[in-house]
Amino acid sequence: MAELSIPQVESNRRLDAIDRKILTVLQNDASLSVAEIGDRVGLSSTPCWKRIQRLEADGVITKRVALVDQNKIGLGLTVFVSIESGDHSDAWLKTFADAVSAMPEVIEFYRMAGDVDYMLRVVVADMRSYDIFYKKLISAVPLKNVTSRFAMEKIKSVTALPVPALEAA
Amino acid sequence: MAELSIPQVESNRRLDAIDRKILTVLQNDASLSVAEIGDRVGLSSTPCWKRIQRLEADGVITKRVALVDQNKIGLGLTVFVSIESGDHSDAWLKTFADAVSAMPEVIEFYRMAGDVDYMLRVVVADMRSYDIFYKKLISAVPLKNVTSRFAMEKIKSVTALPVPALEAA
DNA sequence: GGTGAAAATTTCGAAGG
DNA sequence: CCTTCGAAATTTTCACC
Repeated sequence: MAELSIPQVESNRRLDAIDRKILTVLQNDASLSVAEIGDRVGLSSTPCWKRIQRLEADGVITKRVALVDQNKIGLGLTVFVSIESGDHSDAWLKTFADAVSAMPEVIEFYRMAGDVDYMLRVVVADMRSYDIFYKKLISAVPLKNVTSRFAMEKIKSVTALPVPALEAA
Repeated sequence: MAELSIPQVESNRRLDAIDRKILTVLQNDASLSVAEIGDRVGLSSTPCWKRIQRLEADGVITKRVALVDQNKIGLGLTVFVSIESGDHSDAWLKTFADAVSAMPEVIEFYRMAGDVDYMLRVVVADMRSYDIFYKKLISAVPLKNVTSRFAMEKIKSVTALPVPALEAA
């Protein structure tokens, strides 16, 4: 008889203290060997490897990437863009979200509560490139108000999120 | 005769089209083997490996990290914080920059041109945690005005920057 | 869950066009 | 700057606490 096949979409086991340590280590340096990570969290390599596999299968770890120096590839300008859209239909929202998401200069894109409806972080080479981007943005869909704020200096920028400590259940 | 030894601090060679392809691939998936990356960019593994080593030595690739799902570790709230500092000394700025940089909830921190002086992206568990963060922020240094804007929905968030095409020299 | 070691891959470097 | 080849290291699997 065939197995009942209720697919394990995600196990969603609660993360223990060791899992949290592994996440902290890997968020800061994913080039370490499994044995080295094991050492740092107090595990030998097989159980450490199994935990990492599970964290990936569960979608806690979403991907491994290389980070690139923005300036060294000629992308010198970061802009925060605040958008007021005014009242719009669901169809409009879908069109807007798809159009903006497809723009590679848009690194982050959030729908906001309050006076600003959307917030973007945009990375481009220079003002000239930003102007081209801006025209592309405002011509893609009608927008009530768009405010661009330009970054002068990047003081801090990380990808590692602060993994909260394990609370007693 | 001994070689002249002028240390190569960084070669700063112009990135060619293959280097750019490698960066695009690695920014999206750093778990690939060198041989696989080589295939995708049309190189066998040794030269591909050497290029990756050079990109790391030159600081173009800054690090390799694992990305973690914010919600799966209980960090449900993203807040954009705009700060007006008013006029302040260099010493004040240093104190401010150090204090804010040291806060793990602060994922990004930029000095801005225009009406807003600083812009933060902050990630916390919930409103209660944000309130604690906010009090910590405003008590760390005197600030003229602080505006918090709350994200309702993350529509797009990537770490991969759009590597510009190679321009003819 | 965890250990330890074998098997399968991958990395890294040497030799050479 | 590229290719081929091989030694060293690492990842991944497996048998067993």
